[in-house]
Amino acid sequence: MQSTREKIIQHALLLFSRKGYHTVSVQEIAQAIGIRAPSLYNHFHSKRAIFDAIIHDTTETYRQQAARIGLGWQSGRQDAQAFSGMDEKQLLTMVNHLFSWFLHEPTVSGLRRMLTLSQFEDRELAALLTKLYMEDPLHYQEQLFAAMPLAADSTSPSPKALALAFYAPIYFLLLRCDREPEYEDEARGMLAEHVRSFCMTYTKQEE
Amino acid sequence: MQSTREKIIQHALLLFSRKGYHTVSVQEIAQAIGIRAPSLYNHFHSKRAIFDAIIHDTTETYRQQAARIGLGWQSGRQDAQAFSGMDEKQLLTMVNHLFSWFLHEPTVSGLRRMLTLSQFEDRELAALLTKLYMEDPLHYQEQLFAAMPLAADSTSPSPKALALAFYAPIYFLLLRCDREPEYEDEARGMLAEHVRSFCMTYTKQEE
DNA sequence: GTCTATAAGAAGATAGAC
DNA sequence: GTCTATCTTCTTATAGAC
Repeated sequence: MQSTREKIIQHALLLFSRKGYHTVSVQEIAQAIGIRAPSLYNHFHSKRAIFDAIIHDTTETYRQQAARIGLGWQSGRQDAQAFSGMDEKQLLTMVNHLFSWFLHEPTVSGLRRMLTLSQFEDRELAALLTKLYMEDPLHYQEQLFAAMPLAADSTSPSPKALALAFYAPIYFLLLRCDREPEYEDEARGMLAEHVRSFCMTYTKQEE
Repeated sequence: MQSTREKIIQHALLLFSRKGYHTVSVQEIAQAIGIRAPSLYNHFHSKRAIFDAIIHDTTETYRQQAARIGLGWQSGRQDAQAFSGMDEKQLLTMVNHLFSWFLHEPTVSGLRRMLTLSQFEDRELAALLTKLYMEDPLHYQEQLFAAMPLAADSTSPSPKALALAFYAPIYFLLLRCDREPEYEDEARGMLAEHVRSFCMTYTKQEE
């Protein structure tokens, strides 16, 4: 059974991520879980405390899921061998899974959307958004490319540039789906084409 | 001399784009231009009307500037010849200009940030954000690549995939600079590396 | 076109009964 | 731990003098 505190966190995350912190009233949050507004204050001492708790809890959930999913952002080097043996189809499957997780997992998607709406008001939240959805994935992929054979020759792009070239289009399509859910089908198609052309461009010349 | 109406639009855009619509009070807007809150209602019949006027006016300004800057999003095909004669250095200069315009021009950057903060509340605004900062640039570049010689061979990526591969990293770096202005120097470096590796990858094999 | 005064409502938060 | 009643402050917006 879910505690009232957990219910508050869950519903407030959904509301904040859709309408923004200031647009959502405490009454609205209370209504969503079937209690009256003043009862919220038995669990949090202020509206802001709910927001802060969401940040704390969901960031933790994000990290745990990321680690479990195998996309432990820390282990890029160890994963490189597995990746270098991958063909295009396997890579696309992996990218599609990452995409689904980012886009549809309530916590991960809600956190990103909530941070998106607060990014210009608070430097810390801006930094968190950058870290979780830009730096960590980029750094992971940079390690991957650094350890893969194709990066060996000196005329080809650096692992950092490769990581950006690979991840930025994925993130780009994700952002668009965030605000236009019906675009997902087309985004999946472009995702496939992106992976295909990326593989063709950067793995063909292995001899 | 700037009219009061124009002053309101300008200052409200700045405030809305930094703090979000609901966080900014009409009193705050009035204060910024040196009048009292009720005086605003001589120029707009409601707070929302200010927001709507901003959207209308700045979208118009965006289009005019885009056309003047030569990045008329409509003329991709005509520009293709000019581009196919470009070397890496010229292309980078152009990309840097686009980047500066998107990032620093008050209207263009303010509009993007304001739309970013409202994108989940209003489908129309979401569509506008997608159109101005995703579809239009992508479509322009797609036309460019379609008309350039390098796209002729059938095994290489489609113009659409090329446009995404070229533009998404630029947009990615832009979004990061939006919320972390001190990142701009590093972003410029990555931008240069991106253009360099893109040119190397896709223009070398011309014979 | 700006001002002061003020209305009318909604917001976050507290007190105290149950 | 939830409720009703209430407080205080802030918000958008209007009325009417100058």
